[in-house]
This record gives sequence, structure tokens and C-alpha cells, in this order.
Amino acid sequence: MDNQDLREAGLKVTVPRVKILDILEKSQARHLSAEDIYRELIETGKDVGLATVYRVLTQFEAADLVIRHNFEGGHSVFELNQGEHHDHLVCVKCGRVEEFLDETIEDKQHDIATASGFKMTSHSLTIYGDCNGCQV
Amino acid sequence: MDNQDLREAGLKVTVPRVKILDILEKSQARHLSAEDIYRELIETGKDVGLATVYRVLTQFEAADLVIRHNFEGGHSVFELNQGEHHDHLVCVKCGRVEEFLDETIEDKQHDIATASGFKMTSHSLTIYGDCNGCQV
DNA sequence: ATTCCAATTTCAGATGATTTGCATTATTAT
DNA sequence: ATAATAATGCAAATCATCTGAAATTGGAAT
Repeated sequence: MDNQDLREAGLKVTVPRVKILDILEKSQARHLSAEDIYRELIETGKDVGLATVYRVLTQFEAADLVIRHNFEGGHSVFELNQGEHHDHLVCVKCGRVEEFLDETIEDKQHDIATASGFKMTSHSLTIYGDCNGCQV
Repeated sequence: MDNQDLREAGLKVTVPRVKILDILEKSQARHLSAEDIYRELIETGKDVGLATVYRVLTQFEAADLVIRHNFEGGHSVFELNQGEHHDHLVCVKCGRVEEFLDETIEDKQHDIATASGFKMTSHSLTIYGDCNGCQV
């Protein structure tokens, strides 16, 4: 994920865009909100506006560089699009996010869409629960 | 779904609550946003505030009378809880919503949660695509 | 039927997340 | 280097949703 990817997406190589890509890449939490990214930018001394973060993320989403998820609780989170699709397990207590992929489910979904006359374009499967560390 | 259901949920039987239940029941679109319901109330001459609609829906959700869904696009939709759980197919063109249930997927989800140490509390599976009438 | 009190509604104003308008600044093809 | 154009920053606007507080209502007891 580098400047070339930006050019190929038809986006100019600018400081905010490069820095945001970098944050998405380096962060150990793969799923970040716009606010998370904004905070990170400020902390590293980059003077980037929150509006720009949103604009850039929306462009990145349109360019398929990142994927936006709407988990429960009102705000979106973004993750780098690294090709391999996966679904999510979200802890309702601490917000921790884990990923998983199940071929059986993936296949079934296509079957279901087809059976209902839908041409499936995407899907979102999120399992909510209490994670390991949050169970009483 | 009637006044008795409200009483059993520990909620007083009031005009707004009865009317909102009624709208959820009668509407042919089973999935309505708070705004949809508010508009319907106004049209039928009921003078109910939007804040009340939100409060009532939140109480209904807590009482398991309705289920809240967070589809893509920022706002929530509500549907009457009629017992049988199901997932959704949403047309990205016209917004049409269909329901489905697949036992294989349901079972798999529990397995996945357990395997990751999660105690699953809920899940949301939505398939997005172009429905029958919206395909070119 | 009347009264009383807690539950409920209302309205307005507060939120939080996200978006927009516009003047300013940076990027890139020339 | 320069010009043309796209991108940014800031502030102000939106959108969905929630809250506070005063006024109203429902329903149990009279």
C-alpha cells in the first residue's frame, strides 16, 4: 500500500492521504474510526483536519483501498482492504474485534441471494458477544 | 400485539405507544425508521413528537417487542419482533428488504463464536445486492 | 367519578458523527 | 518554474438521535 496505489486510484499523493494510509497500515488495531485516525494524526504532529480524514476515508472506500464497517453503536470503522474478505466478531463489552472466515457460510449466502432473485454485491456478517476477557 | 403486550412489558398503555405498535403492525413495509413512523403519525393526525417516537422505540426494543437493525446508510430501522429470528437481504438500489433463515448458517455462527472464546449474544447478517426488479 | 402520583410526553435545546462551502494551499503536467 | 486543478482546513451546517425539565396523562386508590 503506497503512493503508487494512490496514483492508480486517481488520487493525488498528498500528505494527509499518505499519512492516513500509513496509520491504517501500522496500527495494530486493524479497525479504526475516523476519530481514531484523527487523534493519531494530531499526536504525530500532523496538522490535518477531521473533515479531511472523513473525505479521504470516503475516497479510499470508493477506490477500494479500505473497507467501511457499520458496527452497532453509531460510528463506522475502517480497515485496509487486503484482498481476502472476512467477517467479524465484536465484543459488546470492550469493543474488541476479531476476524473470521467460513467457507460454508460464504457459499450459503450466494445460494440464498440467488434463490431470492438477488444479484449479491456484498454482505456483512457480524457476531456480537462477550469476548474471553469480558465474561463474568 | 396489543395493549396486553404493553402491560406485560411494564409499560403504560398510552396513545403514542399504541399508535406506534399499530403502525408497525399495519405497515406493509415491515422495516421502518423512526422518521418513517413519525411521518405516519403526523399524516394520521396524531400529534406525537419525534423524541417520543425514539423513546418509545428504544423501550420497545428493551422489552423485546421490536428489533432494531443497523443497515448500511446510517439510520436504524425497526420491525416487530414476531418470534422467529431471521436475517435480511437488502436491495442496494430500491431499499427493498426480504427475510431469510438458514439453519446451517445459524449453527455455524455459534460454533465460530465459541471457537474464538466469545459468548455470542446476537448477530447480524445482511446480504446486499440488486433485487429482481432492479437488475439491468 | 374524582383525586393523586408516578410514568410519560412535549418542546427545545444538546449531542455526536459526518458533511459541506469556500477561501487558501499543494500537486502535477507542461 | 508556472498554471490549472485538485485537495485541504476551518467553521458552520446537517442528520439521526438523545436529554432536561415542565406540563400532561394513565391508572390505582378513594
